[in-house]
Amino acid sequence: MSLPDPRQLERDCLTAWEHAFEPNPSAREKFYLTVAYPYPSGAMHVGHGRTYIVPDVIARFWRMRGREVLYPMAFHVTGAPVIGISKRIARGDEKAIRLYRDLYKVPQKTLEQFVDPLAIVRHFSEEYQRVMRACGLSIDWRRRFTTVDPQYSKFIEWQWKHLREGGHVTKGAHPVRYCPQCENPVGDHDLLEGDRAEIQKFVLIMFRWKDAFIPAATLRPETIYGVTNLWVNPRASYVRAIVDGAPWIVSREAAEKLSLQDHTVSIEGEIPGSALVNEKVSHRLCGEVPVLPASFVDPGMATGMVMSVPGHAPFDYIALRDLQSQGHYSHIQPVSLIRVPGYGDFPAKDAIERAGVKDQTDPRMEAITQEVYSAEFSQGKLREEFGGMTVREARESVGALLVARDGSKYMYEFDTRPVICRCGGQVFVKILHDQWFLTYSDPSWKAEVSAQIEKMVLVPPEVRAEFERTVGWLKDWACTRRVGLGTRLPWDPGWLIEPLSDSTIYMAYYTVAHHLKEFLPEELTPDVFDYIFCGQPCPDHPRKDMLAQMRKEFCYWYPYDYRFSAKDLISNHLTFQLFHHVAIFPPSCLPRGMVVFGMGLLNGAKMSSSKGNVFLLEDAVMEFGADTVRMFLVGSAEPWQDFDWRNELVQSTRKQIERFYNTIQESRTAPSEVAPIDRWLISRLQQHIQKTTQALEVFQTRQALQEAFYAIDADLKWHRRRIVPGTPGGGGVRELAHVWTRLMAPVIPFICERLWKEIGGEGLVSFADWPVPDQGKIDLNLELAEEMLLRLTEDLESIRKVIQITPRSLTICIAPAWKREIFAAVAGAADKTRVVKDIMGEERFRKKGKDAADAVRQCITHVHRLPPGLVEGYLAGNCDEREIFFSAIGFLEKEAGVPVTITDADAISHPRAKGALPLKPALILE
RNA sequence: GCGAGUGUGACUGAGAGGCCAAAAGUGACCGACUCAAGAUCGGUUCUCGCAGGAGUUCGCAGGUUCGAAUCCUGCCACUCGCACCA
Repeated sequence: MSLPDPRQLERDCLTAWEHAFEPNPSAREKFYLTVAYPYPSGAMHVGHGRTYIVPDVIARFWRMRGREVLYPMAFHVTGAPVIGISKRIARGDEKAIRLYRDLYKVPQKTLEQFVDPLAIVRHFSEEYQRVMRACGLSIDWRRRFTTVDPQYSKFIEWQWKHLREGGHVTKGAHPVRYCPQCENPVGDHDLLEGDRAEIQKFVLIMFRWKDAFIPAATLRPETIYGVTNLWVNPRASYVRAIVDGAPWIVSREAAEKLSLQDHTVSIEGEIPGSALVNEKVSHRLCGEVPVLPASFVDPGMATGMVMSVPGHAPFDYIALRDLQSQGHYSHIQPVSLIRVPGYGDFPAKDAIERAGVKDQTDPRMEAITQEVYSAEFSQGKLREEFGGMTVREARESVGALLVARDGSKYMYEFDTRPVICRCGGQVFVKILHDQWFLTYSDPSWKAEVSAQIEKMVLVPPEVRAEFERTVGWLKDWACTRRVGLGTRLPWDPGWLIEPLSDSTIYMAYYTVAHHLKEFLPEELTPDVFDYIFCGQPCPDHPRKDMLAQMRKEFCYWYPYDYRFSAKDLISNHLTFQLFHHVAIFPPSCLPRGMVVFGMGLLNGAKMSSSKGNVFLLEDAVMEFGADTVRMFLVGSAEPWQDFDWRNELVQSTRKQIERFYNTIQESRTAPSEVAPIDRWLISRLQQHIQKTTQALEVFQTRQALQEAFYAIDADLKWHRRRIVPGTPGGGGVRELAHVWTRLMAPVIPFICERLWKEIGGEGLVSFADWPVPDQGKIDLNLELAEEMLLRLTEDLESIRKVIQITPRSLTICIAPAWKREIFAAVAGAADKTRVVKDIMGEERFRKKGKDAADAVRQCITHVHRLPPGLVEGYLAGNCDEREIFFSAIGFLEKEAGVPVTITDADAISHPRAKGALPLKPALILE
């Protein structure tokens, strides 16, 4: 028997389910789960499939447990990517076209429409919905929306009004990576090189030179007091430029950079670096110092001029020493400025001498600089004459002082270079103005989020640390963009709200999304949302009843119970949405839990559309069937683990479903007699029900499947083996079939829907009652008895494997009573090291002599190797070996293939009989 | 580099101090059925053993313990995140 035609089966189910999963508030308890909605810019692959199928299994499970389950879906179309895609397609970019035409299988006609970015998201959101349906996802599609729907925009405007009123939005300047050629900020993925470069904030210290300023760039403004000279690269080219009205001397590169960072710059003339050597410059805080030449000065770094603090900066120290060793500048002495434990007056000197550095070209200089820098920053203190502050404090305050009193400016620069844009041009730091920020750095906002995280269920628990760390680490988030799709900032419509910032509380929107569609956007004023989501007084509105209805529905569903998402979103989306929730909703509506997913691999390699290493979900469903895809995806790894899609494993999953189908089908014609082995099957089943339930309650889909499928399957195998032809029994599978179909329904709903009908189940299995273990059907003694028989057959097998004779008979020798006493003594002994002495101390055992001593020793290892339950059951007198073996003698003879005799070990004189132990009879094959 | 996590037999992956040579699944091999193949069913799958046993394994190296895949320390490898990007 093979599976019914999958196309027909899937069609039937999809018809039956069409409107089945459209929950409304009811008297039942609710269960609301949401998944991060997709950005439909490409086709779904099996990795996406798991992201939505795992929650569906959970949804179906809770639905069967009687909850009103809400599993909604929408599409996130905000942002710039589709704009880039459509541009690339419009301009005939071969790579983009190949991706869409060949990999995503977009028909040529549709592809032509992709010059409109909205056409892309329209096409793929249709495709997503179609494929999600085909996968059997129990989604309430009435609530579907996209993030550019006008009603949704109204909702976002309302959200942002609140954020702003709550003081969570500020405006400011913001340094970004910027490509002057593209005239655009560049993100990580736009970089050819330098993606690890970070933006550092330098302080420019304005030294006076003749009528001009020489701005020396430093990350350590507090060391101004220890400056002995400046460094200039004599081979670099410098310019005199009017910066914000004052003449500055900086490297040529620096002049260009400054113009991107809020300065007006006009270059007046060139000055070779060498012309600055030996010039005198001065500053209020360090007096007059000379400019000296140094090759390590990089004209491409900041201003191309640096100040020299030889006492504390290894580069400065060694450069000075190099000059002095040639007999120059011997009057310059380092200034001791900072005390650090483990170093003398001049940490830079100590570090260099310890390392035995020869000159400034030594490759270890970077590391030594880092060492001194960290030591001074973390443990250093300024000397008393400079105020005695810690370096950490001084850096802040001296920097601020220099800016306030001495005309210092800030300048941004990358810590590593070069940074190259995809267009090939060099990337600079530019200061963007009028940028809006979400103030995630706000300590009181952070505190609220941390408090919320503490109350939440996080799955798996290991991610808690990462959430906590993310909250601590988040800085202000630039939340507006100039280009892309999305909602305009209500009070500053030149800006669009950026995608990670307009997708934080839409879980609330779902609760009433289907009703909101009935409203004109302009009807959805902020006070309407205030009423629905925050319980503010109901505004005067022509459709007050409807508003009241929505308020009721929101209150029923919210807060959501679980949010599901892949682990890469912890450090942004998942944490952001908590920030927004605590900012907007009352405590009763704050999220309860999150489940974080692992990533997907395809044949061991990372799945990646750009590398073409993807398997499309729709192809998978067509090839293997939706049930198979589902069962594989939830069964191959737990949700938070990475999973690996391998066709051969998927193929075998399909066979397992077939076996399941056949077993259930065959159960319909099973005999109706019920033998002890049937009671055993049903007894075991109760535990599988319990374990499956427990696993699903904590999202362990793989574990659940191990119990619900493989463990039951293994029991059935034993059950089949135990049935001796010609004897009554076998009816257990009938009862099992009813339970099994329901246990499997969340995972493979299509086939279970069909089977449920065929075995006479009421209604849809999707809404059938989840099985509940019946304690009355559990018979532990029966289970112990079967365990003993199983052990006996295993022993028998291993003996047969090593002997070479063909046996004619099997004798089973049961251990005598005195061995049972020893066994009990060993099992009950608290101190395992003394048990031999204790037992042999007893007269009745001692007179058995060596036999007893051997038995004790054997029992010690034996007891340890037995499952505790079996030992306990045996000691409680719940299994009589003789009775068990006698009643199964037909089975034992079938297994052994020879006549079986059961006897007491001390009733026969065969030497092997002596080896009999409790729960391990001696077997004699001869 | 920083932060979080993971390393188990051919592979996927359970196990979290004595039930452990280590579940389950896959693959491979051997049988049964079949003219045959496939499917299905049964068995084997670290090494040695003509009696149910013994030996060596759980990233590497040490340590704690009567006893370690499991606990501790160090190292190595891999995965994810490190922001204006979904």
